[in-house]
Amino acid sequence: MRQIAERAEVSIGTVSHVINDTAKVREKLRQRVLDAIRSLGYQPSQLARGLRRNETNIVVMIIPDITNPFFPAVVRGVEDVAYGNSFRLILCNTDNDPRKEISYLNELRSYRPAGWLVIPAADSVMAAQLESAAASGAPVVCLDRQPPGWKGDVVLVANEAGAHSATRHLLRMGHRQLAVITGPLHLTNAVERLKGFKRALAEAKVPIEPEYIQEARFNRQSGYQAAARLLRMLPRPTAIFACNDLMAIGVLLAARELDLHCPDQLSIVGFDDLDFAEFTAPALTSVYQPGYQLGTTAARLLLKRIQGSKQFPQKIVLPSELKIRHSVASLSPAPPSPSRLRQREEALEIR
Amino acid sequence: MRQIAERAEVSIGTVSHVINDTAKVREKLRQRVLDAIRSLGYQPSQLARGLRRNETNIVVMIIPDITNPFFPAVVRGVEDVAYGNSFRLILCNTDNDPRKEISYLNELRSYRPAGWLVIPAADSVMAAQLESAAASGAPVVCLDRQPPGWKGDVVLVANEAGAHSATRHLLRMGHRQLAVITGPLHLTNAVERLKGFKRALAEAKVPIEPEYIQEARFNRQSGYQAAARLLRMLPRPTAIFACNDLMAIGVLLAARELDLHCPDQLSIVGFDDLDFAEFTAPALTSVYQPGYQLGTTAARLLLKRIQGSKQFPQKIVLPSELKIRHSVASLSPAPPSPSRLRQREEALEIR
DNA sequence: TTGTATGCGTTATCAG
DNA sequence: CTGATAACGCATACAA
Repeated sequence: MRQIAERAEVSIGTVSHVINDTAKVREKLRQRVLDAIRSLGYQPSQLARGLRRNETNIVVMIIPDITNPFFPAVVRGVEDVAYGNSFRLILCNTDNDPRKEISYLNELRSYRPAGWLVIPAADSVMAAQLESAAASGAPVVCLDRQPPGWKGDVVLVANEAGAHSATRHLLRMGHRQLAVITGPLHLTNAVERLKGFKRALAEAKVPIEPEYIQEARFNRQSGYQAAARLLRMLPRPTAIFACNDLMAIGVLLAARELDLHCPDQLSIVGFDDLDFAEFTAPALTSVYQPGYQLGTTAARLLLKRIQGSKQFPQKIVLPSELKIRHSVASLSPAPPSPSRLRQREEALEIR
Repeated sequence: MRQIAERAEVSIGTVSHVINDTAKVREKLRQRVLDAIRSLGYQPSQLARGLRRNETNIVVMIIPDITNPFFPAVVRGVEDVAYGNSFRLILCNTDNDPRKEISYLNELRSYRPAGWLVIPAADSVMAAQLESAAASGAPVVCLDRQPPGWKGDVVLVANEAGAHSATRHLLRMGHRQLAVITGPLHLTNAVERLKGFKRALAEAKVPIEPEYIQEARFNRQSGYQAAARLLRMLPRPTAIFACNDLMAIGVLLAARELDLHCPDQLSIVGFDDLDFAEFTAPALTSVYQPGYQLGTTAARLLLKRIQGSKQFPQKIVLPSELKIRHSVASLSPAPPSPSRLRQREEALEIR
């Protein structure tokens, strides 16, 4: 700054003023300063600026598992609106580890981020942690999961409704031995999906076998293990609702290993509708979640908060939607394997 | 810091000394300071520290497309080693847009990151930009692609060899009408893969049809379009080598729409071996790239540089490996559709 | 409208 | 070993 002040023959304060538009500066001086900035390729130090202003243009985003394609979609949405508003994203992967999450929350606070976007890894302790992060001044909005006790902004997907419609679909297709592989039940979205499943069953007056409810960890591996357990039970469930697509893939794998053909011998519904759901064998029936929109809406909400909105805490719920493909068979008659032609047409229509 | 200095009844300088271990401090005082730190829940301001030291514990990572599952795997590797060494990752998604990349490079410099990890989006201009980033003192290591002219550290995968073995596989299966869908040819990895393809053809003395070489953009959409072009040609290629899995999925889709059965009427090989390759219909034969290792090795190399290693610039090449599944058929006799049993066994063995 | 001076929270130098 | 004190680069209150 001193250099450009000298070059433009003004004071260092004036330079700051033209940069931040914080005082009226005579056009002539302004131009001289701007020219100097350009010719020296000057970039303001975000560190010094942040130190002085007590706030940076960083938005911290905390996600549980970057390896689950659902989250990158969300990140993409966030990044698009953040970048467009000249915020930079620092991305933290917690590996579903609450300790890592807390550590990020504490350490990154000292970078004075403008705001926080967090997909909580777990835990009811979380709410308190988030409170304290928020206490430092920067707004926090939660995505995808609502930690119990959290009273701030949150953007969710219609988990209960999505699970409900998935389960109803299974029931409509004649299934009565329904199993479910849930996510970790300390996560609200996992709980909500289970609720939707149970409600559909209750409405249809189909009894729920407690062993048919298996908890897993939202990844393929644990989904596989849960499915292996389920498929050993007698009577064997005729359909499994996996509460996310990664676990559904695990189910697919377990079924293959037991030589159970999907959908003829085992129907599967997933949740997320990841890009690849359309291309698995058989194409996976799954509940679509608008990941990208989840990201953009959360980011936009955060931006408003950063700009000082004192609106009452929001709870935004985005719709989910069942995408019917070929991993569910009708149970009653001999299941007619769909002709290749029909497969193709439906695949097209779904895109 | 002043607060804890008062509480521990030492000077502020001493506090700094115990925090940074930058001078021998009498054990008694040290304990008092440490206690004060704990009881006040003090976190040093990374901004002030960065400003003073002229360097932060941030590592900036620039990737082209977070939506392509290959990159999250790399990020995961980077994050693991960075976090373990108490560096924080700021992740930038360039959307394959060189301008966005340059903008990130310039702006983020003012955060004084400890180092840069970049998967270049494009462009020969890049090398110069990276130079200038490096000129600011922080080391840069390139991943996955080597921008022409870049003389610094780089960690790659054996692209040429991988493509070569994929193509040889196709030739061995009797294919002679081989088409390839390349990535953007301003990217070294795309060029290398094309080279491998051409070399295999040359070695087998199979002529190359220029129209059979289609350039796309490493995503599903463009892969689909390229495939649609190829499949309209006469004679129609009997096999397509898609230079990444997303494009291979696009090919699968295009084939479906034309009612071409894969692998009987069209063989496909991909590159990346993304998680889902095993679950597509048919399971995709693809060249495995060790994404996670790419990330960890690059991060480790960067850490060494940050710690001051003046070693000669490294070029590390990680091996790739062809994973044979079911998207390639033998051309010569009537292609026997593999029995379900065999499918299962191979799938198992591949895991 | 412009310039001066102070302090943001640290680290580092240097004198005691 | 410990404590003052001067930067680091910037924003801002206030004086001019």
